[in-house]
Amino acid sequence: MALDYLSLLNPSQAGAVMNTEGPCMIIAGAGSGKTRVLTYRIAHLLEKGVDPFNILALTFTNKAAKEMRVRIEKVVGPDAKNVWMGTFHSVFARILRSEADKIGYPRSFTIYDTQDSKTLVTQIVKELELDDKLYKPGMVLGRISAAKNKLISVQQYLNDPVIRQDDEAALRPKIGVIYQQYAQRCFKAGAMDFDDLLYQTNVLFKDHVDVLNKYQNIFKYVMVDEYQDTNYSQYLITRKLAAKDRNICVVGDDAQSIYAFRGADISNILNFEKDYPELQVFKLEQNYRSTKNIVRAANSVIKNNKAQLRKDVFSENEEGTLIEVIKAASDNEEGKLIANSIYEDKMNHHLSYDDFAILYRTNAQSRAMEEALRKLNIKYKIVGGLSFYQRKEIKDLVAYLRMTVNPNDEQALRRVINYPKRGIGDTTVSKLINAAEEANHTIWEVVSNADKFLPTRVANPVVGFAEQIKSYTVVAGKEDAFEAAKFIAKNSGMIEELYADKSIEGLSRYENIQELLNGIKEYVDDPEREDKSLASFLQDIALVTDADTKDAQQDGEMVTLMTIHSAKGLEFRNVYIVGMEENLFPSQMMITSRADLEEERRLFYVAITRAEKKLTLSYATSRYQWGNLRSCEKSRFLDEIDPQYVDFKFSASPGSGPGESPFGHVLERRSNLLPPAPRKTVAKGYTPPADFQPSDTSNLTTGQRVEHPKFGFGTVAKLETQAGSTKAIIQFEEVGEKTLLLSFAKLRVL
DNA sequence: ACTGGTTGAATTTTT
DNA sequence: TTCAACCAGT
Repeated sequence: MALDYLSLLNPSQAGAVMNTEGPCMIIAGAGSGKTRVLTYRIAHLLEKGVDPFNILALTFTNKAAKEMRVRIEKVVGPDAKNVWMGTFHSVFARILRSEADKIGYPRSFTIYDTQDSKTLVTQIVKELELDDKLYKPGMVLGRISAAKNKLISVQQYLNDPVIRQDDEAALRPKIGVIYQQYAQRCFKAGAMDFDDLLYQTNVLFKDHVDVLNKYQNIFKYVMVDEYQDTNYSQYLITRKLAAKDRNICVVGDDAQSIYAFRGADISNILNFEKDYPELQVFKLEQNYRSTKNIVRAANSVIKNNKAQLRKDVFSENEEGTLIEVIKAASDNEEGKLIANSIYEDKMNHHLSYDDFAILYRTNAQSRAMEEALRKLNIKYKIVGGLSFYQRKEIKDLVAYLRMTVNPNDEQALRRVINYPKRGIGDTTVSKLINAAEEANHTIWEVVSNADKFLPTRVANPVVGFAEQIKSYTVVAGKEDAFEAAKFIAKNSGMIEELYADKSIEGLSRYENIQELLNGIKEYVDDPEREDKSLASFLQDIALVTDADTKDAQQDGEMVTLMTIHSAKGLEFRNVYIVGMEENLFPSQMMITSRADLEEERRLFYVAITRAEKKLTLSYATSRYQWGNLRSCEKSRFLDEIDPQYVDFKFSASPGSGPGESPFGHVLERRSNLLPPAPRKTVAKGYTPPADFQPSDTSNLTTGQRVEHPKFGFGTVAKLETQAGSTKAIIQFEEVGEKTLLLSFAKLRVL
């Protein structure tokens, strides 16, 4: 089959497709047919006779990988199955699984999810007797993760004076020690976290040149999608793999870089040319997805960013309708208005619910939308969010499975050692851990020989538990994943325990276990599956977070709900971006530095450019947060869109508070229960003096008395500087303790 | 060792 | 609102 690329592609697209040899960079604006180019490029390689096994295509999400595989299959047929295609994490997990022993890990290594990692950090902080207020697991883990993504080893971390200074300035000098403990404990448990999958791959390639050579010879053609989102660790892996044949092709758009928080480094794209001077560059600037209005509006937004490559994205599509802005009085009303709008649009334009997507900044916002959609009987699906595998009962059973495959898995052990109850309490577990620590054994070695470490009475149940796990390992060695899991679920007593619970939640927990078993059955029954072992199954699910496993079974048209991050790479006819409010989007955490704000703006750009025909933005003037009503301001991003592309029809009275909106009645249900919100943050008896003038607070010190226009008088209790911004914790007379960012708080020093 | 109740803290975003 | 950590009582 000879494809006529020139009739299928525009000149720059065709160029990117035909130039398969040597390094190549494709700068692809939003909606410019990037996936199309990648698909045809792979098709072209196959057509030229390249073995599919010699092609590696890396993406960021499972969804993107799957999508590309389907599209290539349409063009070239079943050969597509043999192309190495997947996320960075899944591809290198697969490679590590066959090479792990070379770097001292078992081939059956466990993959720790974020929760496992957090728990482990919490435990280490406790064991080192550090202040858990100071060493919050998320924060510590962020630091460790950043280090790993820059390939900074424990030793380097401990020895680097700059890092030491940073940590000391942040009053967290022990992070290096935690990192050390953390790495050691993971290693002893035969576990890798998400960052390790890349970090250890780098270690493998660095220390074992023969292994690197092997993969260099396998991957003769390397392609990387969303290159702007790669971190240093990923960059180095691709560079090493491509070092031999130099057939590397990266696709990216600096305007869509939204993962800096995860260590992504734009300079990978900007410096690409330095690594490959013979580089060919193709720019895809025509947007085929969206109307002129949408593309121009998006351009007007991204223009506000300083750091960006020059690029001129344009559309030859119809003008299209204006962007609609909806103002609501509350998050619930916002949901209601959006649901109504979707219903009407569907009816008026004969659309399918599949044409609609609701995008939000944080997962927490989905609830209001879900409620509203349910009330109108509109079917919807949520992408991402808490996945099936994060439910308690699922994690419990999975923990048993993990231990079966890798008994050293400490986090799995702690999860199930006393579930279902078998009389092993916290004290006993602590003793076991200490014993392991002292004798330099793994936890499992201590647990399986508990009688040597503990008095018989407490040791008995522990030994029983160990025997149980050993018998599971035997079963798993003989049976496939499904038979093994079924046996374990029954034998462990989990099934019994859950079946006994007749409450509604208990029932659904029981059903979830059944569903997991069904899932394993399906996995095992897949005729193309070669490895049907429990270990292989576990590896697979550790990297699946998307609800995309469920896509197939869900039938009928439905509206899609997801975060903007997960929407990247997707497109919908009609898109709703909800929660356009200050402190929500842009997020509160992102408004203190220019770089963060620019990332947030790129995120907005990504959101806008998901829409093909119609874009609707909405915001609420008040929103429930942690159970009480907070008032909100509309997002600065709304004002950054060139007004000629916007229709503000629902937004007539700017600045009106909750209650004044024409939709105020919607609030009634709640506000009857809650007296018209005496705003908690406002001090009772305090009105700021008319002549209030904030003073310069750069020299503020602890103990000083200050005045705040809202909170009144108070005393500075503590000052904290981190990442360049200073927080002051101030004890106010009227409203108690508040934490304020000095760069924003209006304070008068007395 | 387990239970139940209370308190306090937390929400970015993903592999 | 929700969830985990802590505490006192059994």
